[in-house]
Amino acid sequence: MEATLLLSHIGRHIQLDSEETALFLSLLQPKTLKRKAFLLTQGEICHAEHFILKGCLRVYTIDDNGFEHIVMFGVEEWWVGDLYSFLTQTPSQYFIDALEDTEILQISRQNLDKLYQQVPKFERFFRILFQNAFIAQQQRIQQNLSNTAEMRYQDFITRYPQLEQRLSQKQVAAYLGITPVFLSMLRKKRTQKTGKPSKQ
Amino acid sequence: MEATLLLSHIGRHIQLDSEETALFLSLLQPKTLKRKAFLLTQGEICHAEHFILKGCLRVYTIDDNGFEHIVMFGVEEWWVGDLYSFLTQTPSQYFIDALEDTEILQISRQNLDKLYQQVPKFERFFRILFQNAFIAQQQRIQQNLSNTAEMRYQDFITRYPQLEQRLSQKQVAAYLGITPVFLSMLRKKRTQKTGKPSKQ
DNA sequence: GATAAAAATTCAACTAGTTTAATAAATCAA
DNA sequence: TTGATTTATTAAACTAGTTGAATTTTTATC
Repeated sequence: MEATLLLSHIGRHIQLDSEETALFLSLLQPKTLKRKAFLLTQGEICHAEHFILKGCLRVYTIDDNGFEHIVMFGVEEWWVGDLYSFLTQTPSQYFIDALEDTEILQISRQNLDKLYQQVPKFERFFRILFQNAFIAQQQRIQQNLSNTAEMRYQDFITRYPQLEQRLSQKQVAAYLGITPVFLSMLRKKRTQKTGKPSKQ
Repeated sequence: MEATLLLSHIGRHIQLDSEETALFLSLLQPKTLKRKAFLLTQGEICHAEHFILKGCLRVYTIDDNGFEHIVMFGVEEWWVGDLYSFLTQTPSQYFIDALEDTEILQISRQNLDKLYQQVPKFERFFRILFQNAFIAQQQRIQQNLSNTAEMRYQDFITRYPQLEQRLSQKQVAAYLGITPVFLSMLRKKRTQKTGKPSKQ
């Protein structure tokens, strides 16, 4: 199992000795997903948190009219899952699937509990992780309240320029909360203004 | 200082002995705010996290056109603050003010750091707190993507029935991301349909 | 309790974003 | 490579939500 990326990610916030590292690694399970494979579907219970080593996932819902709404993307060094389902062991509202062939490391609910007990430093690690995720989400909420779709698109491509290259426009639209048709219009307008096509 | 509410709130997630309790209390500072008083204004650095003992606060931005957008409300047993400003010690984008006379307990950045060092159990406490806040925010994002204004209003009043009683419609509108005029139209429509006025 | 100020309502004109549908372009599977 | 499927584009009709402006109701203040 190639966990170097995860260990360096964790090392940014807490320091583990070799024994703690070994224990931690023993609690992880690797998994690979082919493009379009599902990690979780609506109605299932989410049994693990997933750290992405390579690839790209999306977390989304499908509403009553069949429209997809993307709640978050996950790329390398992100954690994804349905935290609510994971914690309460109730059926998830979300789908999670792979937009590219993807490699992850999973930690199950039981193993995470064990980890918190045996290496309390991980409480700190996840405290910081959730803290940062909370801040990022609050900014997204604030932007959704304040900005037009055009501004949100502009912000998205400046904030995640490399991510946009990996996504279809349909997916970007489902994340921004607009239709693909309207995103296409925004892009046309932008190209005409700046003379710069957004993708080549 | 009347900290019973805060101690019981914390006792829901971690158990403190009397020494730890004493230390924790020594790191807190009480504060009272008159209605309309500011706890934080845009451009200031947020120096503390605030636990609400009594009253109601709102966290909001004012956009370039002068419109207010409410990112969150805080009532009894909620923590409020600008976490990003607090952690990075940079100027805040947010205003926080009191919608009612309000009593809070504050913990400063330095004291919180000290608390984490001396009582690591608080890492766990705040890990759980941010985890829950993250889930709530993700649900809000998902709803904002999926639902019309009418559905969001319906959801707001069923989710926070007691809170709505304490707010003006203008504030509810600023939280939902719609104009007060449109909210008024939604309420009229609702009253006509259900025959039930939302407030008496 | 009178007066001023803020909040809520109503209506009509408007616009940001949607819908439908048809076509073109890109991606996928064999 | 081809045909099939998905994605992106364009245009026209449409609608959810906004804007502005006038009126009423509620709340605050002295």
